[in-house]
Amino acid sequence: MTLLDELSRRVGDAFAAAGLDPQLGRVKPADRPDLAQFQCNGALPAAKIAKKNPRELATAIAENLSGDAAFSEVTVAGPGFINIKLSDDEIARRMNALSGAGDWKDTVAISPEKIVMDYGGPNVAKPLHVGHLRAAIIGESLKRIFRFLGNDVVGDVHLGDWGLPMGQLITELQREQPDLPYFDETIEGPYPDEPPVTLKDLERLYPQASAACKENEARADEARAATAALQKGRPGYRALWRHFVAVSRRAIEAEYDDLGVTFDLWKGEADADSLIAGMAAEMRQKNLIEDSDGAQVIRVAKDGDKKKIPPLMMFKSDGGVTYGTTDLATIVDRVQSESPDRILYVVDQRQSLHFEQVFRAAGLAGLFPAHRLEHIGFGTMNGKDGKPFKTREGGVLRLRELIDMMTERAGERIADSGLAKGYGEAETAEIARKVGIAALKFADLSNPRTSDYVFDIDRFMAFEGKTGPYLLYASVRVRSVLAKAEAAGAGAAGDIIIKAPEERDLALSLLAFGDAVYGAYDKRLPHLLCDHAFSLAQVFSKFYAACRISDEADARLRASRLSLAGLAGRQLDLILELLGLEAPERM
RNA sequence: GGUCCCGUAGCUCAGUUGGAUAGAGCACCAGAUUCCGAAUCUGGGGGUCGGAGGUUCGAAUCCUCUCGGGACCGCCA
Repeated sequence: MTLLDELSRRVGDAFAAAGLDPQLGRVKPADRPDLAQFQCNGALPAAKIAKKNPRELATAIAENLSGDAAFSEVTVAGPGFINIKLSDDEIARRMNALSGAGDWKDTVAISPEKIVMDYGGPNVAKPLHVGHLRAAIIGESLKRIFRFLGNDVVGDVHLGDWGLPMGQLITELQREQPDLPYFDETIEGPYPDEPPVTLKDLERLYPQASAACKENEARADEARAATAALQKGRPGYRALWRHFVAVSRRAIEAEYDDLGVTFDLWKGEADADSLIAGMAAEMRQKNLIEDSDGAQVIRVAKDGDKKKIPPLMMFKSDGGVTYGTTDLATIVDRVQSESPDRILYVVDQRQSLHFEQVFRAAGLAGLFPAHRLEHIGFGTMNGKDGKPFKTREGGVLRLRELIDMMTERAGERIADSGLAKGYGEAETAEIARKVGIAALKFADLSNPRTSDYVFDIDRFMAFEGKTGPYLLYASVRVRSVLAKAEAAGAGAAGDIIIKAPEERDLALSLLAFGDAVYGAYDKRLPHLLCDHAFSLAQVFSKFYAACRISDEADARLRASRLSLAGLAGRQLDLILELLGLEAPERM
């Protein structure tokens, strides 16, 4: 149970004792830190319901709470706010318990679930670009947070490895190298193990093919025919396609790896393809599919809908499937292979209507309960013009270029600061990489998921302010002071004593961890954890500036502060891990 | 045309079941280092919460209208 949950239960009891709904005893951090640490506003709505004076109710509750040794002060202010302060002994007691706890996940209690999380969506033969960035960063962090709390999470990259682009690639390659065995229908294999193309070839062939098909109808027909043949299982095309996928995957995986993002499953749209026919047959049996202008659709609108939800197209008039069909079949696949309790899609907010249609269709068809399918949408990363980020030439920025840009800038900042001199070239480069990636990821995660944000490398990379580098610095500094203390023979960490306001603030921040993690989990909003991380780093810096640690003369105080610093470091590093940021040993 | 989101300090943004004096970071101004990493810390100025009505004891938050910006709306994924 989190701290706020515990306090709410205690205050709720006091509400109950006064004959009021204990739910009203909800406690939150004080809006006025000058007056209190925590507050409960429940007396106001309680007064409305009970038709009584709010101040009188609040006073009765405050009197009940005053008897509790955990509280040093419970007062009533304004129209009926209940202000609460914990006693220093109580804070110290909780800190010592936290210190002894092996795994802080117990500060939050949830019902663990089996979850499939979809936060990839890269396409074969196309390099990763900024459009893939947010899904990867947010998804990775949510995956880690969910796992930390005990959920069984399977991350799936959901590769775009099917459909027309594959036919386009095949026909484009055939024009360049018509003698390859994959194109000769008289050959049925075996085919060469070595791929006939490099990554560079693919990245050149695809835009080439795509442009050609747009301009030339005959070329487009050719590509469509190849796509159909591939999907029917023509051996040469299948073999070639497997090479395309394998070559692409190596490159894609390497880039995700640089971002600290990994997937457990590398499934793709192709894996769902074979399930479409059976799924559609069942839907027809349930009379869910109907004809509409030659296409076959499933109507998902419901009575009482506030907004119009158009039907989901299952089959185009040419018989081809849409990505809605594929997404539905992917649900079938996931249910069969993972039997999840819930499926999460970390995908651009602009696709919310699509997911609404798919989720409803899945529910109607009995594939999976719609309320256990969640679209975790996010806003776009914009340029300074407020529009989705583009390169100076107006093209899409590759993820690789973005990562290089961040790393390079981090390297410059480190060189300017003179901090890493004497570290050696390899270590300095590694620090630059970690700082650059942390700057990028924290900038992304610290915005509320659903809002757009502006890419500003100078702001992201600043060492001061609410940035990734600031967090890394705080973490490194804790490590450093503890190492110094050990080297100086400052003794062991011991019982925590709360005296100075900076000690109290640090302790209260550390105790807020559970609520921060729970909020990030419950609302699927990692920025809530970012806010906590930043305020913890800040409050540690204040503590560090105000309180001597390793050379504090009083041995008991020294031991207490070593504990506090150790806890701060431990928690900060845990949060960095949950956010998917890597801190260097020193910087 | 229909639906949805957004408009808060000079800049970038928090503020999710309606609650006290609307917060943070940056920028700006003024300070702090005989001492554990000053990439830090302390203090300060800065707001008609787009606008107008309404509901409420109480509104940045809920409702209506309005102005401005953006997104989405079956045969691309």
